[in-house]
Amino acid sequence: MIKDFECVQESYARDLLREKGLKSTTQRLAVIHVLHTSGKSLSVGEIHDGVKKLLGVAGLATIYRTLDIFEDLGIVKRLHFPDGGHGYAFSRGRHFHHMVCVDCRGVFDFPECPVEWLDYASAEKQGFRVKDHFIQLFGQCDKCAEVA
Amino acid sequence: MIKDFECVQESYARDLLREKGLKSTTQRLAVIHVLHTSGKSLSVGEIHDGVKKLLGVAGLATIYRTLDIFEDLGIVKRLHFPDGGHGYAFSRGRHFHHMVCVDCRGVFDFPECPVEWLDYASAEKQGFRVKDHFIQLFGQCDKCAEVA
DNA sequence: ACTCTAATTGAAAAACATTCTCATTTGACA
DNA sequence: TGTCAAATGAGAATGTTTTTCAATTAGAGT
Repeated sequence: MIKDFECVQESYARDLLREKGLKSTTQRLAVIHVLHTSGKSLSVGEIHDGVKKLLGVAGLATIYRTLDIFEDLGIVKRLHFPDGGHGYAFSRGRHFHHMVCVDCRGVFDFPECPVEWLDYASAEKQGFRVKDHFIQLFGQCDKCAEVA
Repeated sequence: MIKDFECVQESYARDLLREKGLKSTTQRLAVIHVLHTSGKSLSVGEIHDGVKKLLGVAGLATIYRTLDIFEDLGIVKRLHFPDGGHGYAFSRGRHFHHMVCVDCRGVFDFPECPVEWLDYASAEKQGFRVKDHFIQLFGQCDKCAEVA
């Protein structure tokens, strides 16, 4: 590999990739770098632009392939917005939920998981076995609240 | 309007449309009919096929336009699947959460809202004001569990 | 029922998003 | 350093959603 973005997140990504027998390529580390330093949710196009700025060139297909891999690894989360769009954000691990600012698309960790507190009585009454869940909170971060 | 699918859901949709000054067209009622009778989450293509079967012809653009309207009205929900795909399902009202069977994409109501029980201390500590949320549970329904 | 009008529609084009193919390059390991 | 499978970039192909616009239709008022 040519470049090293030398921060904790990148070496974390490197470890996860190695565990799965995947290569730590410049492009993959650049995607992590872009996502992590932005602190917010980015569209595929924005990630592509960020990686191009970092590396000069980058194929869009590689960005898609990389995001898929990192989503499987749990290091990147796909978030959905009320307007129907979606984006990707760096995530500290598989079981983290996120709050998204609807104005700036900033992403914040939400450490509690209300679903874990839940008993699934009403689910089981319908014969349903819950195996996973997806939660996302929407709102406004303090910076965007000030401006408004 | 030409056709009437004469069931509770369609007259509910009719009322909501009238409230907003929108017309109760054959196509719109057909979308509700298809979604409601299927009892599961359908892709845009499946809804399009269902409406065509009912009406003979139907423009795809109309399906998209109709789903947007009903999503705004809260009568239809867009659901996201772990594989990255998405679909639409009939929803009894704005604040209902859903369980989705990952095998058959069947949709079941989940009446409790764990997020409502939550105090937002950890959100507020980060200066974040929660305004809305999205929850979806994944699992297996009893029919799919039997087969497997 | 009949007319009027703005809202809605279908069809095709346009715009946008994602995946695939394949020749070339690169990271990891010896 | 050399080797080789894995990964990449470029562009084609495919898939999805939105836009445009002339024709049609629902609904309100006769």
